[in-house]
Amino acid sequence: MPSAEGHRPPRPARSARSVRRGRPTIEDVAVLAGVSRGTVSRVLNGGRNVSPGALTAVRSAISKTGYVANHHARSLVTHRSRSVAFILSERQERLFEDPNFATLLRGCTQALAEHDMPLVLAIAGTDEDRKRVSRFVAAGHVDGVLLISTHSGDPVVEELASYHVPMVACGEQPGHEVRIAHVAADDRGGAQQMVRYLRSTGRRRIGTVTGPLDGPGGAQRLAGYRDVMGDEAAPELIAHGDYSEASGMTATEELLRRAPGLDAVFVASDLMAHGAMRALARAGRRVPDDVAVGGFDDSAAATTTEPPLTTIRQPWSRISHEMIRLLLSQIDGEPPAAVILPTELVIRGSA
Amino acid sequence: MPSAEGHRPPRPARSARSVRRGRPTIEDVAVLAGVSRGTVSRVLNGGRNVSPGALTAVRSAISKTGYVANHHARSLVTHRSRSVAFILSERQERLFEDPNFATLLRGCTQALAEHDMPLVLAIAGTDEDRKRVSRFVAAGHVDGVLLISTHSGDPVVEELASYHVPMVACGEQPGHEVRIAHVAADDRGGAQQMVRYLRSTGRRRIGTVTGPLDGPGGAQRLAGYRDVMGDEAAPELIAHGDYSEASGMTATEELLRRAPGLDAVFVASDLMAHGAMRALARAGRRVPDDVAVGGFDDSAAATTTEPPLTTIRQPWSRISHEMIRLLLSQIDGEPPAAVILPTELVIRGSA
DNA sequence: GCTGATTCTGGGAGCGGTCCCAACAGCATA
DNA sequence: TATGCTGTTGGGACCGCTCCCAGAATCAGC
Repeated sequence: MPSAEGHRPPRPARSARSVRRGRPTIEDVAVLAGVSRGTVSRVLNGGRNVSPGALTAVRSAISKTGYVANHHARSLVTHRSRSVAFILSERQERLFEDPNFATLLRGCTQALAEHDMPLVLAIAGTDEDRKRVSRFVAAGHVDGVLLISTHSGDPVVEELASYHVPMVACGEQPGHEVRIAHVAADDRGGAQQMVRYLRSTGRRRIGTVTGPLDGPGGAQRLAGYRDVMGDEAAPELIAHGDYSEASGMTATEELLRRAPGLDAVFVASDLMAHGAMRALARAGRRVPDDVAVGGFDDSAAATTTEPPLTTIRQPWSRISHEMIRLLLSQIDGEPPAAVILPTELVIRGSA
Repeated sequence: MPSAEGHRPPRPARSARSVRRGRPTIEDVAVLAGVSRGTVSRVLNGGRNVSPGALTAVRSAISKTGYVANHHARSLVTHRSRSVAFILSERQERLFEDPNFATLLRGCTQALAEHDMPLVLAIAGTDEDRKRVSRFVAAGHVDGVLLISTHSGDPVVEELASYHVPMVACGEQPGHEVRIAHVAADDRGGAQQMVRYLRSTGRRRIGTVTGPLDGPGGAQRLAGYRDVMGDEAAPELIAHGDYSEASGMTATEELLRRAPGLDAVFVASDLMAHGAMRALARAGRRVPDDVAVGGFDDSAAATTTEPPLTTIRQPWSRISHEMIRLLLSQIDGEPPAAVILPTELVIRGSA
């Protein structure tokens, strides 16, 4: 081991740093304004306890030098990155094509931008991705996490929760030990809305095509259907899909086979409703005359069907804003919370 | 001014830092492994010139402590953030709904993930957004910028270019002083492909619905149409749209009015082609019997038309990978470059 | 044995900020 | 005049890394 006794050259004063090319630092601003780093820092952080003279001197020095604070230096000491990760725990590439997802992503980006915080997009599809994302969050890259996970029992949820990083999920996260803050549309209430509407138009043999029941949406929408149908929710009226158009078609064909007297279908997503209408057309049933069709999502697909789709609109824009609000409040030390937002019935031609 | 002569309490040795709670630092790992910070740092950065003994000691200390390097501390000294911004210069919210955009975003995220770099999403729609994004890039938050700008003369382009931050655009950026690295699909070649195919099936009165001509795609696709049509590209065969479904419909109606003998239309986007087919149906023309329709994009919309759309597929996945490749090479000091990728004709039922 | 060259290692100096404390001016109060 | 308080200021210490340099250890060749 080398001797601890070292020669100690006099440490040069901080202001004597050699003139560097490159971005101006807080020191450059301080020198130009004729004040100390501390004063510049005070101006940068709200300008409390700074004399008017110093304030204007610093401000003009900042604009003269084009100074922008170095984000990493600041984060190093504040332990805050002022950015948030949008984590997509989804193996299926399909999600990216989902217009609801697009709205959510856009809404979150914009809501964060209002707080001058950027959004970092991360995909945790494969196991390797998951490790990457874990490391990423662990490295202190972000102050909080927005979690978009559509299937239950997702390992990434537990993993991130173990870091105790502020986190808000989109939709309930069933099957997780940890209670996780979340924002969700009222899937169950929305389904009730739709089925109640179908009944109000005189339909009685109302079938349903569900989404995957291991996801929060799928189970809740089926529950809403059952709430309204009560005893009339016979097993032959319930068929399962996976949110894809093709599955909507095959499920509807199955429904028609099992319950030929069907006069309405509540389909748990617009994309599947697309498939359902195709199946109905193929079976020679007219929409809405013979069979009424109700969708869910109010996606772009809802207006391109013939007739256009009566559906349930989820408040995606509000959802994203609520997610951000919840996340920021958690970052500020508030406890996690859950928010459920109401849906809206959009009546078009199919029912 | 306070006296420069201050009492100087002895600076405590670095390793004598009080025991903190919180994430382990490189120092903690060093102490546990019985080596110095320098050695740990060497292990972290490739392990050159480290003895096997030290290497294993450090590695086990890392896994024992669960150490993850603090990203901000590292960036502060390396002047590298190891992340990239995906900047969306778009006022229209429509872009987010565009499946091509989704593919691009996903592709970029994944390609970056392979290099262990996160993608930061930023929207520069309004002027205020633009300032925000500028400040963001200026603060050294990212090493490079992926620019998605669909309209020419975008001020954000010049602004970012002035920072000399590595940048790669998606699509050519016409009307800019600065030569900007970019990756684009061969719009012109793709349009030629389609029109040539329409001619090969015997069509002669081929009209076109263009996109906005101030964007790179719109102009190039029209040019490709003209290349093949030559003198036959009469003015009455050319109508303009804005990539929306509605505009495709009205432009096609206009075309039918001006040139009733039309036997094919090359529509510069699938969404507009959707509208075109609706207009044709309304006018009583059968597709493809009376009028063939060729689209562009091979979007999800292309398979939901009846008949499904013959279209041009853009290599979005390759585009995103090329953008990342180009950007990373620029970050490593290579000069900017441009890449044009070939398109592919996808024959379905509409032509 | 003595040289050099080649690993390997420790630790000081800094990256560019924020935080904090002591110092000081200015003023009211005792 | 002595004392306290408040608003303002400078600058040292530090955040957790990487970089660099000097020095120790090892090894080859003479």
